[in-house]
Amino acid sequence: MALFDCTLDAQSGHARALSFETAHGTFQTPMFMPVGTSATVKGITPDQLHALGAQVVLANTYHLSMRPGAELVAEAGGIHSFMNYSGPMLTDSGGFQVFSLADTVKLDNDGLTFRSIYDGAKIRWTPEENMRIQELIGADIAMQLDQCAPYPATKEFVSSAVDLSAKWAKRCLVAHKRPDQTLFGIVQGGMHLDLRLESIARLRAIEDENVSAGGRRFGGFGIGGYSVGEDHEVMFETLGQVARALPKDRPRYLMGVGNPTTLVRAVGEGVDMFDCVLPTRTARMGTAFSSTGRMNLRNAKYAHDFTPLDHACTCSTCQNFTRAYLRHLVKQNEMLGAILLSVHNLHFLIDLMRRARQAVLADTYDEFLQAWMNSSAAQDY
RNA sequence: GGGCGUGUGCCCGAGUGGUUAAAGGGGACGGGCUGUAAACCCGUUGGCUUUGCCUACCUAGGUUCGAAUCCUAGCGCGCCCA
Repeated sequence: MALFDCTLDAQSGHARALSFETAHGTFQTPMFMPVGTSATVKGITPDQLHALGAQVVLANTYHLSMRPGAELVAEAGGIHSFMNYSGPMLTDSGGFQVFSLADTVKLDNDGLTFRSIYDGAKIRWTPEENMRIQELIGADIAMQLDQCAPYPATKEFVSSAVDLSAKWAKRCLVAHKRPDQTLFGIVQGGMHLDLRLESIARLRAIEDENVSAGGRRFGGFGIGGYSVGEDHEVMFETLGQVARALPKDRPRYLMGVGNPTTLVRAVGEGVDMFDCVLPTRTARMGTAFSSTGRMNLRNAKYAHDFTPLDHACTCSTCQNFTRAYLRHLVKQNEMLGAILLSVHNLHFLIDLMRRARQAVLADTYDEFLQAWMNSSAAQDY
């Protein structure tokens, strides 16, 4: 396989199993990607990530560009070398952070200006500058700079975000040069199907134009702007149509979604990749995913429970520690509690997607989906 | 034995006459977390027949319209003197 080749290994209903080639190995979908914003999946070593079967690990352009700085990461030999993770990596553009963190973001025709949350410094990003930074960081996949509309928002506003994101998509694609890195475009459009389809049409036109000019196409497509506060079912009113309007031959990445049931359903709608802080953040806060639903380890009912966290789980946490001990660690705010629950929660989602892939390969995805939806866990997520 | 000080809700601790069922911490209990400024945030924490009532700031008396707050005695604790 050539770099960034994507093969469709199998399809079951709308669910897909892809293999995607990167300079740091092939990843296989459906897949959950752990988030390592600041060049670390909080509390988890690279060895643990490999042991968990993590494939792609995320990092964040906004945070890394300010601390320690993209140039420093490049000086270290790139993000893989810097954090000693040898597998595929992806950087989010940081557009999401710019709009969600900064008090004031000034948009103009050329780019955006905002203040760093770290030191208040005035920062100016154009799509070209963002590409320069992501190339310096050097993940295998870069994400285009985009604007994620909040929810609720007027349709006019969402439409303007689609327009701006498309304009930036073009400039990112034209500016992006690093040969061992691919760029994903991002679909916006909120909960409006017509805007979503417009967003996709524009992305496809942009890459067609770029390819005609001798440039590259998008390596895959992010589906952004969901899971931003809307009611849980609202996303599924349009997600399937949006996913399937995207090219069949490349990955579809639903950004920022990590609820187990949502993952299983979204795969059934044709989504391939997911990332979310949910497993690691909730782990640090004392909550575990399990085959029977969410478990809040702070709850008194686990104080004398010397059984494994999840009887159905094969992760190292469940093989070696009891609920009572994990509760103790969480209650005492011991860092090991956050680590062990992070390992477990990551395993839970990574393994869930691994099993989803097996179901696709066996062409039994519908049964897999139904079994999940009928499980006690599904009621809880 | 004497002197001085002190005693508040599960714990620490603020409060020195009225709007105090009693600040603030901690603990306990529960909830939240979705392209990570989060080992974080929020709620509850005397009882009940809960738009109100009862019991409460060591104990017992007292002063006062009214006391956790003032007075007396006792008990506990701390320091100093003998």
